[in-house]
Amino acid sequence: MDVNYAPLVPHTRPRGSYHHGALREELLNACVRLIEVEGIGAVSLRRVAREAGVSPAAPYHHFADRAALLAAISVRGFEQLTERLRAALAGREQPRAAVVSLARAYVTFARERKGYFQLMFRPELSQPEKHPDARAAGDAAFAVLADVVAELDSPDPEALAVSLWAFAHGLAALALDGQLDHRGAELGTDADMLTARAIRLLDSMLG
Amino acid sequence: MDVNYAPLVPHTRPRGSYHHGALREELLNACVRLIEVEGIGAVSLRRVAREAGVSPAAPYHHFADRAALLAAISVRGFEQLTERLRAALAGREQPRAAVVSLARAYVTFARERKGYFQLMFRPELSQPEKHPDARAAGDAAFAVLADVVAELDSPDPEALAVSLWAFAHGLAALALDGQLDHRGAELGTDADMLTARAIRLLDSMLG
DNA sequence: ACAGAGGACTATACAGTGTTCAGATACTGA
DNA sequence: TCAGTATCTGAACACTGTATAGTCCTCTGT
Repeated sequence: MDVNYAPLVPHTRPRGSYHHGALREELLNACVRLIEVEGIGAVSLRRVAREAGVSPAAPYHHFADRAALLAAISVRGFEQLTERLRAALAGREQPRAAVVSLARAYVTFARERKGYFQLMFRPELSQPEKHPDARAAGDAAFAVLADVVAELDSPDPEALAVSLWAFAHGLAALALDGQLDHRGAELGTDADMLTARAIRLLDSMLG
Repeated sequence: MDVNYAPLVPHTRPRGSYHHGALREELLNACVRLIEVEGIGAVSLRRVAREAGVSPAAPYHHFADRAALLAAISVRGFEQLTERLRAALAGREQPRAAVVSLARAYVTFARERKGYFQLMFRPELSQPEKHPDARAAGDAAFAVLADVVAELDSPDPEALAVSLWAFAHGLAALALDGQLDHRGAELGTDADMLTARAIRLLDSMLG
């Protein structure tokens, strides 16, 4: 007897219908919610299905496998990031201020959308080699940065773009891993403060 | 019938002994090997045990649970990193050259010891809140950087240390996630070249 | 030299996982 | 109205982490 999923009386679906209607969407949302609340370690396809009130096999009609679900979330994450970066650019005309603003937006996104961000950079989960659309969505985000850096006359704009990405990404990754909290605690400050000071430093170094 | 582990004729252990003798060590090594060859996704305690030629329950006499094994590897990784960073400092007297050398060593370590590095920064796997020794080992590594940065008279040495860490960490993380390969392919270069150019840029910016 | 204590290991079991497949159900267009 | 198709369920498989009880070996004290 398998009682893995929530007490779901057969043929008495919450929405009153056998067909869910918008299961794909609900699975994506349930998964992100789960990551955000219980962490990436708690994500299982069965758990996500249970959360959405369907059987463990139901997701397979919308996603080839677990990795496909996670890759879809990854794509969505990159799209949201791209939007955020574009928004951070609005009104800023000097490339230097724009770049700093991008870095800030990148880190902010990572911390506000932890669930998405972690998935976006864990290839063992979303298997980007099998789901190239995630890669493509990432390219779009990087392009926003590359375009601004191009205006920033540097002897090596490609390396500069990669460096800026690395800086922001490193800050974000360390923050999400709790490394900055820990470092902050030892220094009598916190992760927020540390990232803010680091980005201020970036500003001064670009000048 | 459970045939999960390798065909191991009962009481005919490879080493000729019932007691393995150095199982703890062998489990750690087998695990790292597994990550390096098949990726983090392929790591399961049972698989590691099988690789070491013991039953699935054997690891529990050396590690409280799966996370404890991974945390132990994490500790070892941080120790190796600390060593590498110290070695990178040898002979370099000017703090600026030293810092650049540290960044290079950090990225090199990440790429050469992929298995270790990934584990070190995936808290959902090694659960650092339960294994504070991993945190402590990380502190030691960071201290190497912080010490050098202190000589680099900056208006905000703490933020500078965090920034340099973030830069190197971002570069390493992006490289391991395959992002730099992908970016490199689009730019007609490769990940090695990109990281080298990025670090050269860091050098020029510190000047 | 030998008992027996305790550590290292195995066998077995349980719940949970990803995934597959046959069948049930509901929506769709002719 | 009715066949066809998309969606979903139930049951099954091999695998996972982990707990328990028991077996084997090595060591220590006498």
